Amino acid sequence: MKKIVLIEDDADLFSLLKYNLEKEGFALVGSQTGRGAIDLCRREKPDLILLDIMLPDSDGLDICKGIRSHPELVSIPVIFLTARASETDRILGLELGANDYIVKPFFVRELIARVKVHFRSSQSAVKVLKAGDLELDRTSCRVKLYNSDLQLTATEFRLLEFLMTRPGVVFSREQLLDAVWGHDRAVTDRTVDVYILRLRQKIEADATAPIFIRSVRGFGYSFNESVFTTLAAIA
Amino acid sequence: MKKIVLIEDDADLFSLLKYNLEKEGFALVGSQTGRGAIDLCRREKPDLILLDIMLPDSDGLDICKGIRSHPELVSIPVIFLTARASETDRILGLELGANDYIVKPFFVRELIARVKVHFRSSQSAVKVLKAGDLELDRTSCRVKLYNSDLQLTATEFRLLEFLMTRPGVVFSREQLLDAVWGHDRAVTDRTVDVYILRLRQKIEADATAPIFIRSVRGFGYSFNESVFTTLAAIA
DNA sequence: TTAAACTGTAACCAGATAGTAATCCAATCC
DNA sequence: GGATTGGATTACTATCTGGTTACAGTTTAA
Repeated sequence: MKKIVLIEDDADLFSLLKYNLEKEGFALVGSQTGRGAIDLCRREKPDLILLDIMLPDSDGLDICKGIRSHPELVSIPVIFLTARASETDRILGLELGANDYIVKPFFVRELIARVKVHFRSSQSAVKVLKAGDLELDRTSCRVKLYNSDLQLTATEFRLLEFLMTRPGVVFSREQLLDAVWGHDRAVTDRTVDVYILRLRQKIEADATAPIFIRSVRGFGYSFNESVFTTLAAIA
Repeated sequence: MKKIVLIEDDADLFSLLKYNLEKEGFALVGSQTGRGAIDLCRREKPDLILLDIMLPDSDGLDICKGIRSHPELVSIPVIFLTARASETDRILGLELGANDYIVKPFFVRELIARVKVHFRSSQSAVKVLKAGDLELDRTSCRVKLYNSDLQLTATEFRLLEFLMTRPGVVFSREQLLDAVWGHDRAVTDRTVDVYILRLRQKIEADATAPIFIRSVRGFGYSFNESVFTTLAAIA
């Protein structure tokens, strides 16, 4: 679920937006003051920030600058909400690092549509693969189990990544060698077995009763797709 | 140089935009009819598409739908230009796959600002990057650690800057060479290692146990995004 | 003009990783 | 039950990778 931080001092508008965004399935965390807004963002790590420019205690533009000076917040889209409609204001806002600028009064549905646009473009490529407590992040090349980092080697990582992106599909050793080791490989198919073992030793709680990687006798291996459905059903 | 396709039937507006966008350094290819717009895009492979909704011979919304159904065009940002200002129109436009929606009459400078937002990699507006006690100022090209200036060379600075603006993302040596040294480089990938070492010697308290720059064996290097959470937790 | 700083390369080393082969064990088939 | 097949596991070594140092060619600054 996508998390949004909303900084808006007007109580009516705040609750109106909160209600509507939550109805759309977003998790909303908000503040009606500008003070502490940056700390709030750092704590919450939202997927998007809605920011009023004119706040009683601080300037939204400064908050935006602050957000953009924190590397961990730098790539979070910021949408300005404001009554200031002058050309210079808009341009300044956009140049200061905002991704969008919506002038009050606006239609709630338009705001929601714009919010969705930002999620659409950013998540077009799946970056984190999750299967229950197992999490594989393709951009940072990290694998987590129960929120603790696992140390996988490059080959282990690529093998797991390949299998996780195609859950339920059974691959022969031959196919896995082609996919993970490359076509110009010069490797025995038994190598796959060894890597599956090493992976299991790292990701499976009980390597003798594997949950994630399934052996299909006579065919090969597959990532167990029921891990996804089981855990999705619980959630 | 970024290439923009402009589809706009009004001749005056067309040349006004063409003039201003080219002045900003964009390459502009355009058509004053909607017919053939998709073929034009497929041929030109632009980085952004500016699309008037109301065209004499076809509907901009249909063109947008067409663009979104071509896999090679699907990720190109589309900005609608239009006089239609009703709520439904805007929302429809955004839901059909547009990334932005500008209502006529608009200020040319705002349009340019919005165009630039799409090209900005979300962090180019940032002036100062902070990661705990490490601070990188892009305007003055200075790096501070514990408030004292570090003397980085130009290449070291660019490398650190590149990594810091993309925390957590792992880059191969190849990618770093492209980004920091440029495409027309003639440099060994091991050069990257040496620069990482030199950076570490300057920014890391203990170069044998680096906090900021993470080596990802078999993949490359990344700026450690967990520096932020660690340091936030301590604070 | 000279010295200092910067850049890129080559080479070395230690430790991690990859792949193989041999052995062990469980399932399957007769 | 016994043989056979295929997967699991172990142990071992050659190779690779990344960290590091030293050095030479360039550029910059004094």
